[in-house]
Amino acid sequence: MSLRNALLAMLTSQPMTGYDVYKNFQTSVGYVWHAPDSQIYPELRRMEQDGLISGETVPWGKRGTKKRYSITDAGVESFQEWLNTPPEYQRERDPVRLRAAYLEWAEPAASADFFRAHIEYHSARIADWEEMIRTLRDHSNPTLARRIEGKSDEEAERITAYKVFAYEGMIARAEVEIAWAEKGLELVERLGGQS
Amino acid sequence: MSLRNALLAMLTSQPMTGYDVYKNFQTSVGYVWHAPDSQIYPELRRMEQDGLISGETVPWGKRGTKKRYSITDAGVESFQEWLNTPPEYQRERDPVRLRAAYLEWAEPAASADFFRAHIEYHSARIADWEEMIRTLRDHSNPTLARRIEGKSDEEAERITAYKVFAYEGMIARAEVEIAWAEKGLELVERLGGQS
DNA sequence: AACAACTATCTATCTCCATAGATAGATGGT
DNA sequence: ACCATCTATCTATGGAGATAGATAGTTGTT
Repeated sequence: MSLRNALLAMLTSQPMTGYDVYKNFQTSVGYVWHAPDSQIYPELRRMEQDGLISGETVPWGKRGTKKRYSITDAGVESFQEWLNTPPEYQRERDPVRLRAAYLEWAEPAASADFFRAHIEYHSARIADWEEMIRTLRDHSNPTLARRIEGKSDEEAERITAYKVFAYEGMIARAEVEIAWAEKGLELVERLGGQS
Repeated sequence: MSLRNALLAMLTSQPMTGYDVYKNFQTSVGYVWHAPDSQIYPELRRMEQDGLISGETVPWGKRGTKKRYSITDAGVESFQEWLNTPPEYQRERDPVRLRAAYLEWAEPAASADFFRAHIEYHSARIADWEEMIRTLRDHSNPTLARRIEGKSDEEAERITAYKVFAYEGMIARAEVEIAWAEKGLELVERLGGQS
């Protein structure tokens, strides 16, 4: 059900077409939640049927059309209900830790590559999120700009703060992953792999 | 494909029935990788068909039987190949961060509950993993005991070290989650929710 | 006028996983 | 002898997501 709420979250800032949403999921919001277009379009249709959003067909160029969705009151209510409901946690399922637990079966060189890839991946994510935080802080982020338009400074600050805080959480976790992987590199060097 | 490799990992310690695996997934290994029995039994059958494991029917009580699977050479090879292959990362999809980013829409009390639940959840996991590390370190963990049986002290130490290291990684990440949620509680107190 | 690149949307297939529920024998205690 | 509980395995359904590919109109560039 998170996809549905991610879509509602986006539509609280402004009406959007499925394509707009798809683009946002590839960039900005995609750094927290990703979805392919083949999941987005059908879900938007279902949400319209459920009355959470309403779509209007608007012209695009000469012959083309596109469908723009706006969140309804029922949609806002549903979104808030989700936010006010305690979260459910999935069982643990961590492929990286699973591998790490059995590195005595791996080749030391491959193990080292594995940890280096881990560091690289998370470093790249940190760079993405830091850039995101920068555009939130200076309000150059277009989605945020539309969201805080007409709001008081105090309210704008609050809206921004929660988003920055979410990304800071992602960064903090990624930093721990990097530190762990660096310890992993030392461990591999000390212990080696199969013997 | 991680389920398959989690099963292979378990079977490198000793032959097991589907039920044995299921039980382990609920406790020890389940703290890193979880799977329900309805996923385990069919997967074991498929793995047998693929020649990664071989099953033999053994008696159980007077009339009952059970099927015990042993990993084959092909299975070990496949498992090692997985370990030696660079990991693939899923796109980010973090329901907790998604919610956090939009807490300006939530009620402050619900937001605080949300962060407290987050802290509680991860504290419980840390307790599980610390207990796990304890049983690994003192070799009272039965699966580990069977795994290092007959191995040299040096090799036993290496096998243990990787497992401890994996759980330490889980703990480190959970600790960051808790620290983040505590910052979240402060933020909610300072900023509040909907206005 | 041709063509690449982008906007906009849709369908199909497949794997993974969650959830629920069914069956049947075994074991241990009252 | 009865009953609860555990061991052992299986099937069915449905949602979520990955991947691939199809269609069609638009815009900008040689």
